[in-house]
Amino acid sequence: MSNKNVGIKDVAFAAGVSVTTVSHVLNDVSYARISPETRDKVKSVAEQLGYGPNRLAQALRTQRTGMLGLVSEDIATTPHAGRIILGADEAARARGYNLMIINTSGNASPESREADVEALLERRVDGILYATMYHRHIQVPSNLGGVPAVLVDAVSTGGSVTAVVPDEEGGARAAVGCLLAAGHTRIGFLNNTDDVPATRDRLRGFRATLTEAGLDGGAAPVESEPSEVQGGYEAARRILARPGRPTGLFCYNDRMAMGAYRAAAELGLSIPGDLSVVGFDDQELIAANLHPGLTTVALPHYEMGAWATQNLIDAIEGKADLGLMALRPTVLDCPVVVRDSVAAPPL
Amino acid sequence: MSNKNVGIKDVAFAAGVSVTTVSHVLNDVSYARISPETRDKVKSVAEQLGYGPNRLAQALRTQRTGMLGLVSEDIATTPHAGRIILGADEAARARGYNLMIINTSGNASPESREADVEALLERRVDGILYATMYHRHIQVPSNLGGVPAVLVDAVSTGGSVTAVVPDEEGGARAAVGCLLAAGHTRIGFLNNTDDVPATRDRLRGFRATLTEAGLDGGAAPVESEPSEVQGGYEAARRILARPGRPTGLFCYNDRMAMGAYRAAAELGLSIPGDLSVVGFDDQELIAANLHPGLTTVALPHYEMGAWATQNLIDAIEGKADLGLMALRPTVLDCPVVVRDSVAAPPL
DNA sequence: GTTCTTGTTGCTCAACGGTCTCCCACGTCC
DNA sequence: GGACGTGGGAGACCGTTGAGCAACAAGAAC
Repeated sequence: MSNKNVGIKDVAFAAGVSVTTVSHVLNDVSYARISPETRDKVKSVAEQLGYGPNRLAQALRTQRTGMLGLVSEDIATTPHAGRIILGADEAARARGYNLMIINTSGNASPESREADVEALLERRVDGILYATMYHRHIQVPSNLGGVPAVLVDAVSTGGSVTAVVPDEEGGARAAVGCLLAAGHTRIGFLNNTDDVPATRDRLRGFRATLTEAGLDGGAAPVESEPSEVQGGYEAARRILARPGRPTGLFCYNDRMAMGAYRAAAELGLSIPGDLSVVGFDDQELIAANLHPGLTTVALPHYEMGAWATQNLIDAIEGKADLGLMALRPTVLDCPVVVRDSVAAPPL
Repeated sequence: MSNKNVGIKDVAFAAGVSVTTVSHVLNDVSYARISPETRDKVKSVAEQLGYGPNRLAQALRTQRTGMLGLVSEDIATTPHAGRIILGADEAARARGYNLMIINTSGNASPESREADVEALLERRVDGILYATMYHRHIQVPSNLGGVPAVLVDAVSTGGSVTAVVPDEEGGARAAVGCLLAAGHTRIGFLNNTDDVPATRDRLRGFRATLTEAGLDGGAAPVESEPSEVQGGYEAARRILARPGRPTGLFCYNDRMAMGAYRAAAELGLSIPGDLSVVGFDDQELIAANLHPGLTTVALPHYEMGAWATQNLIDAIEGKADLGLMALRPTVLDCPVVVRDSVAAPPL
């Protein structure tokens, strides 16, 4: 079935030709002039010997490994990393590349991060994907400069590395738009307390969308808590206790929305009858399994992984210029995933 | 900071010695007799040139890549794959190896699976980890035989490949034991309908533990549904409607437990006051975020990944014999993770 | 004093398994 | 009988490793 220890010279010997010829035939070298008979002979012999090229040797000679390094943070703690990996893997395979993955911790030291990149460099990967587990600004390892590189879900503080991030503000706009379209006018936002791009951008999108709809975005109720279930619960309790209680809630993420569900249940508010809720992140385990299903905004992790990989490969193959792209991070859409948590406001 | 294109011969030239000497010094070759001065010279030159070995060339020469292939199913759909990857990555790095990851679909064709393994083989990985996304019996790709291999969360139908799987029955015993210890005597099981090892083994553990506790395990109530939230809900509705309603529920997984929570809420049963619930899988997103927190049984994905990797490396390095280990799959513990969903039964 | 040993220290050279740039041999055609 | 077309081979090279050898100095034997 497979290679093993048969090399190109075994094929050459068995076919009665030189290794050069075998190489030319198997690689379809354009300038090689070889008779059809010889070609067939070589191919069939290679096939039946189960010859498979030794990519190491190829790489050594051609200075191309066909491998992409992916350093990802906290692979196991969120499903996000998995989606990035999947997007990257599929895009890579489609173009004949493979992925070498290295896991790093969100709070790893700069030295350890450099060591991670170094390991990839020693293996002579053709390019590096550097992914964080949530959208943020990072200081890239200094040795990342050696090969083409793309940041996924992160932007470099120096701004000198090509990056792809989600359109946080656009996602927030879509979420609020969803509530607006259902007829809500009293809309609140359960925000995160961390000072990260998502916090700021989603808030901006929230207010702007309301304002553009003729409401007073600046005065719209916002409650902030740590972005976990408990925080969502507490923020929801507070926001729902306000006079002129909101009928629609936009939540920073699905976990906070989960907390809001509980708060609503405790207050005897039914979703979506009395209260409409929109989340963010589309963590399937939560969003799809809550009752009713949570309408939320999806983060394009798969797409970011794929986009980064495609452009990285383009750069490697000289079809694109990462330097140019590094000027502005590329922003990818956050589409709304409609489930059952939004309805018209109560009369 | 780093290598790039500086090779061993650049170091040799700069240090005024031969490449052999550099190689010997840098690899601490035991039988090489080289003066301390020369050693220092070489090391410092290498350091300041930012020399890093070319692992490709090393691998070509030594026939050892220091890379492990990991083919995993559906990386993005469950967090499980992430934990396996993490366990494998950490174990691999601890021993100087790196991981090449290939994603495959749970329902990929045998040909495509062989192609995945083939890709790994072409890159001359030293060994292969083959992981599935849930415990099951599989037909391993026929070309897997070429290198040392270990199955993770799966056993080969032929039984000829070393494998590591969770102790399903033990986990079920622990879960039921937990309920028993809290004083429950009327305990029900919400089982899965799929015919997989987990379904059978957990049921066996459930009944056996009850019987051993002096209860009638054979007659204990069991309701089966697809292992999703909705299935859990329905099975719970049925089991809670039975005469002599159970006060403790063991659920096939956390998703079904989530459904049970809803059923309980609808019936006005409070958890854990009126009903105690134990899940399985420890999907943090669910288990930790449900209210009250779900006591559940953890699947040792991280541990399986690490175990598989350590033993694979041992085999590669000749310190272990996979053939021997293949006789019986290794079974790893499923520990109970205690949260707040179990209490004494109502009076 | 010359030739042997014996130790030191480091170098030479052939792999590893490919790719790729010349180069060659042999027709054939005017 | 030179130019050209056709089919294919030789051999250097990619960056390392490792077995074996070479060079040299110091002490021993004659």
